[in-house]
Amino acid sequence: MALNRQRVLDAAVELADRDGIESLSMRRLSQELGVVPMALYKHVANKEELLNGMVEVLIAEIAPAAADIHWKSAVRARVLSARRSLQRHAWARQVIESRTGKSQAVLGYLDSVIGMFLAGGFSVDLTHHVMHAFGSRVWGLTQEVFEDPPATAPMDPAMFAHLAQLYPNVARMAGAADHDDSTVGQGCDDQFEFEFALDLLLDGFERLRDTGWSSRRSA
Amino acid sequence: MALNRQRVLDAAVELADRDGIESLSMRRLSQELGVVPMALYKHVANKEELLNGMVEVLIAEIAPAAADIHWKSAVRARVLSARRSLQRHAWARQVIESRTGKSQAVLGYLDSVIGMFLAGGFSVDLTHHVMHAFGSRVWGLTQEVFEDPPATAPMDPAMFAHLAQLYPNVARMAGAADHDDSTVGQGCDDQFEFEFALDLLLDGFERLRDTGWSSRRSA
DNA sequence: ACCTGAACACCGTTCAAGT
DNA sequence: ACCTGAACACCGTTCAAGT
Repeated sequence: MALNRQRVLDAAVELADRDGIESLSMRRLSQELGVVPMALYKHVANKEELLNGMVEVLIAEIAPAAADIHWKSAVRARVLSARRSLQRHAWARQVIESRTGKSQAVLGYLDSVIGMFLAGGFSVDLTHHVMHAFGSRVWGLTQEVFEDPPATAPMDPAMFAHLAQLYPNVARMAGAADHDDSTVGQGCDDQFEFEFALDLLLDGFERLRDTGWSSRRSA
Repeated sequence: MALNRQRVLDAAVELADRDGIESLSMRRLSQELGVVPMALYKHVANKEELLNGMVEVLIAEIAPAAADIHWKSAVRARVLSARRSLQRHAWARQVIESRTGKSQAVLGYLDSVIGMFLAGGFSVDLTHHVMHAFGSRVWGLTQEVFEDPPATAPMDPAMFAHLAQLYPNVARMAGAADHDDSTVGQGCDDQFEFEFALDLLLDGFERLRDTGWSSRRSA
């Protein structure tokens, strides 16, 4: 019954899951826990530390690394597992991307992925650049640029014609995506797009490894 | 002297440039303009619309598309130009990534990039997936996972040894990056990392185009 | 050691009123 | 048409005090 760090973090995660990250305030969270706002500050230093703690909770949910021998499927499986975990928490993307300092949990996860590349015969040099190229995709994040328009409004044809005139290429592309599922305004298959990009990167990494790429030669 | 939308947006950009995005509040901005907070609401509907307007200002600064014939160098130049523009505004990444609705300015920029792929012989289908794989990198954004530690604290050796034991692979990689510039704790060359990833993606796109990739065959 | 109460210095935004 | 004043319902956090 006594408050402690874990209880605070779990309640924060639950509140953010339920009502959205914009509803997570120290005051609201304290209310949820039946306690006065300042009581929280005995268990987390401030709101920043609360958010860091939430990321720890998140990472703890990622499935442990598979004992797979092949580096490519090992990395693939781990990233897709991270993706599944993060998808369970709508606030994850925004919170992870807003953290600057690396918590222990974050370092631990990155260490395991780096280890997979090294075990796969990647040089330390190449691994370094490869991890940068991966970017937030190691977390299974998609960094979308086209947010699918909310499927509620199916877009009236006059409006579409107007937009098609202003942005003909966007219109062609949107049309093509629709035809594939033979539904209109259906949007894209996020999982397909993610795996497309993931495999593109992994194949690229492999090719560089096989050709003995090094930053010295390239610069 | 009279307030108008452009004056409000320009002042917001200047304030965010100077004092950081966390200092940009409607109240503070109104103060900067020598006006009462509510005066702003005649020119922008709310804070969300203010932020959208700031992104418009940003995009207007991106150099127009080069009349280059080769799709690859055209895309490359445009993305790197976007990157230079966004780098002039420290708040750009955070604000762009937090916008969901696509403003006209955003659509216009995306339309031009899509057009470059289509002109380069990419199918509409492939272009669609390629744009997804690009993600926020079309803006020149890096979606870093290792923020370089603030160069102020050079990290004492005992601390480093401790971390190296917990995260051996991270330590090896950090060590390798340091050795390349023969300085310690110097961090990475962001521009190099960005172009590494950019070229990796562009080469991958090209390869898929040349092998006649289509989502139908792949699924 | 842990929780409380009151206060401080802020937010974004509504509403009715002024010129 | 454009700006104002006062108010509402919030924030995160400090500080001194309670048990």
